[in-house]
Amino acid sequence: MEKDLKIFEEICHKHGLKVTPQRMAIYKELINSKEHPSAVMIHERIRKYYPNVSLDTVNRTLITFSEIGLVQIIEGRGDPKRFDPNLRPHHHFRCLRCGEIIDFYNEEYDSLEVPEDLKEKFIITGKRVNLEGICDKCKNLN
Amino acid sequence: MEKDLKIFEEICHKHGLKVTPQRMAIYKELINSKEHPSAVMIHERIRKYYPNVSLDTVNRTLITFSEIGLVQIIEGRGDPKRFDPNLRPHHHFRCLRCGEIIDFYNEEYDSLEVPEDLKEKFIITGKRVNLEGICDKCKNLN
DNA sequence: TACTTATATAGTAGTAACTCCTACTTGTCA
DNA sequence: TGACAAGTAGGAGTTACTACTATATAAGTA
Repeated sequence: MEKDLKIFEEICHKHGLKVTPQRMAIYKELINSKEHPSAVMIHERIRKYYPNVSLDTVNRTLITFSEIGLVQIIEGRGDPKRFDPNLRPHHHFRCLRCGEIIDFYNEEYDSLEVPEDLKEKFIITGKRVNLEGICDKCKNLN
Repeated sequence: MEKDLKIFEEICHKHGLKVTPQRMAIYKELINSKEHPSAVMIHERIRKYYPNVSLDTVNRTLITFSEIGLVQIIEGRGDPKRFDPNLRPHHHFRCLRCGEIIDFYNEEYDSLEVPEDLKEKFIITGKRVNLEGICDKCKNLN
């Protein structure tokens, strides 16, 4: 945890960002959350410690973090943005019924090659396999 | 085109949906659009022919269409929902700068196997590879 | 072809999730 | 330590739905 915060400070400095208490708090909440929180979720948790952090700050900060690679914005379907602090390469399964997004790991997927023609035409910075369907909990509901 | 509309009517009947002029118009706009329109885009185009179709109807209709498999909702990032009338198996590249979503085809990606453990635990209904980065237009801008 | 009824629709109001703006505050570097 | 660029709070504004209700209509039935 201490080490994480050291790394966080380094990354901020590297990108010319100031290390503020708000950013620290948001980052801590991110690495402590096992799911994929939205800005509102982070905001609610932080308010317990810093009662007057605004939602706007949380939103801006999360987007800033995504720009410097500290988190990723998950591909959703027009719902609120969800942020993913898991930086290990991984893939997503999304439940169409409850909306939950579940991380999974798969080496075959990780090692997928980007087609040559796309590599030449675009700059590719991210690659992920998305599966969708019904999760185990929802499957057993009816 | 005539044929498409016949098929459309059949699918509606099969799912117990009424064939209304609004639905017809929305479907026609969908199959005529090469990009991935949002509800607002469809609404604007339709208003030229049916000036008093409400946006709510367009939204509901598009979601209904996605439920019966006529279109797919694209995984986005909290922006407006985008609909994909392309039913051939394909994958997406998303430009992080301009937000455009570009279809591409790749047989290796199509034939990816779903890992056994996931297959057992969940019901998998969809599979897609998402790439992201900077598109050719944005790359040449600065 | 007229009737019936479950669906679908338009229009209005309401809500969620940002996003912008302005005045104030605070890290950072010289 | 002081100047200034960068960051923040709070409120107002915007976008994209989403819910509600009265009216209209597709499609089966007599």
